[in-house]
Amino acid sequence: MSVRVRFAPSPTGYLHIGAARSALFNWLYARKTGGKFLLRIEDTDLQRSTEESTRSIIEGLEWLGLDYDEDLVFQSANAPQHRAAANRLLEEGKAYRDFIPKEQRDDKQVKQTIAERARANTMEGVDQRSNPFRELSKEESDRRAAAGEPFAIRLKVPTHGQTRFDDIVYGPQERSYAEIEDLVLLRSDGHPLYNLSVVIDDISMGITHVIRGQDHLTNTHKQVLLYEALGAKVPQFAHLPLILAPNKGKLSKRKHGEVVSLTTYRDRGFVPAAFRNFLALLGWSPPEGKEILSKEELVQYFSLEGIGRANAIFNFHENDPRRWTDDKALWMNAEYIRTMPLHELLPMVKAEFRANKLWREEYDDEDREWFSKTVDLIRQRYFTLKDFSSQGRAYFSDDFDFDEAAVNKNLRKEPQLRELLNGLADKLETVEPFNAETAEAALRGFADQAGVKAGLLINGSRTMLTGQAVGPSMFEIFEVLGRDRSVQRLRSGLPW
RNA sequence: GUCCCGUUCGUCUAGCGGCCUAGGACACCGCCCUUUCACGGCGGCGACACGGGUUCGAUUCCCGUACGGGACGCCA
Repeated sequence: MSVRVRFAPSPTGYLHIGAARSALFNWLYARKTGGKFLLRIEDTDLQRSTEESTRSIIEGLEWLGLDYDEDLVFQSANAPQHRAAANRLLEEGKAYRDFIPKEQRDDKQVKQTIAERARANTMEGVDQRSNPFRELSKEESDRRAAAGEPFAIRLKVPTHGQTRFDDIVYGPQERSYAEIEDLVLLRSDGHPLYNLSVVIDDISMGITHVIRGQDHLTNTHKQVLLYEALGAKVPQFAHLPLILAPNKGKLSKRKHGEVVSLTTYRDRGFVPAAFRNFLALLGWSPPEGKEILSKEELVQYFSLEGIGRANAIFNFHENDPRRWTDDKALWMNAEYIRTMPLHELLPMVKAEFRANKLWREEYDDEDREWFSKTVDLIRQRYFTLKDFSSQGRAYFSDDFDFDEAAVNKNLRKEPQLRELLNGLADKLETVEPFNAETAEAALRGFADQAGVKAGLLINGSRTMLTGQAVGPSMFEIFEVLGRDRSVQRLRSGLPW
C-alpha cells in the first residue's frame, strides 16, 4: 500500500517552527516513499480558527517548498461524518450518552485547573469508569434524549486491557485502559471533538503513517481505541521529539514571541532552503553526517529511523540583535547566501530591495551584469538577506550612513587624509581603463609618491565609499562603484 | 498526583558491546591567509547524569536514583 501522510495544523495562529518541522518530516517521508503528502486544516474550534492563520500556514509551507498533494481538507466540513460515526458507536453500544451538564471553564487557566483536578482525582483514586451514565439502559438513555435533555457522547472504554502500538521512533507503547478516561466524542451541542475528528478524517483520507509531535503520544492511545471501536485499520505512528526553548520549556508564542514563528524567518531574511535544512537537522541526522543538504538530498537521505528521541533545544538570544535566533540557523543561512547559485539568490535580493525602495529596473536590464557582480562581491560576509539592504546599501545608493566608529578609526585620526583622498581622487580620474587592477596600481603608486602607507588610503577609501570599516577588497569596491561614484565619494568630504 | 518519554561537548548531533585515547557541525579561542572584515586552511577548548548489575569487555544491554520534558478538557 502506498504511503499517505498528512500535516494537520489548527489555524489558530502563525505556523510554529515545531509544526513546520512536523510538516517537513511528513513531506520528506512522502517524497521519499513516493507517497502522498496531504494537508488538512483542523478548524473545528470555530472560536479560535481564522482564515488569516490558514493563509499563513499555506504560505509558510509554500515558502519552505513543501507542496501538498490532492485537495486541501477543512476538517470542519467533515463534521457530519464525525457526528455520524459517534452515533454509530452509540448505536453499537461502544459509546454512551453522558447527561452530566457541561462544566463551565474559565479559559484563562484551563491547563492548570485541569492538571490540578487530575491530580486530585488520582490522589482520591477516582475510577475512570465511574461515570453514572455509563451503564444506563438504552431505553432510559433514549427516553431522556428524546425528552430533549442535553448530553455528550463518550466512548465506552473497556474495563480491562490495554492499548498498544509500535511507534517507529519510540518503540513499543502500552497503556492500560484504566488510565484512559471515557473520552467525549461529541459535545452536548453536537460538536465533534478532536480525537474523534482526527481519527475519522485520517481514516477517510487513507492515512497510513501519522507523523506528529511527541506531545500527542498519550492521545495516540485514545485514538487507537477509536480505530478499534470503529473497526478500522490502525495506521503506523512516528512521534517526533519536541523542540524546546533555551530554558528547556515548551516553545510558546506568549513567552518567546516571534522567534518561534516561521514567518519571522521569512521576514527577517532567511533563505528558505537554509531554514528548511536547519529544521531538518533538529531531531534528525543524515547517515553520512553531511549537514548542508539540498531538498533533493534531504529526500534522498531521509528516514524515520534516523529520527532521535531526545528533545532539542532551540537556542536564541532574545536581547542580542546579531544572534536573535539559533547560531547554527544563522550560520547555515550565511552559508547558503554565500554558496548558493547566484541566479537563485538574485531574485531574493531583488525582493529585499523592492521592499526597501532600493530596487531599480535597470538591474534587470542593462545593469543586470553589474548587479549580479556586486551582489556576488558583497554576499560573502552577509548572514541574512536583510544585510543586502542595510550593510550593502552604499553599493546601490548614494544615500547611506557613515558608521561613527569607522569614521573615527579610518578617517579622523589622520589629519592630512582629506587632502590625500582628494589627491587620490584626482589620480583615479586619469586611470584608463578603470578596474580593480588599475585602481590598485593607481592607489599604490599614489601612496608611494605621497610617502604614506597604502593601508591608510585603503582603509580611508573604504570608509569614504561605503561608510564602513569592513567590506570586500577595496579595489573591487572601486571597480564595482565605478570611477564617477568613487571619485565623487572620495571628495565628498564629511566633517572629520 | 498518575501515566508516558528522554538524558553523549554550551547547542545540534554520530555512536546501535570491542573500530572510542567518544567522531562531526555551530559557537568560542589561537595561528596562517589578508594593511579591513569575512571566507578558507590548520590547531585548541569541550561531553557519555549518577549508582548498581550482565559481560572477558560497556557510551552502547538490564535495574534503580536524580534531573528534564510531555500528557491527563464537552481545546486542538
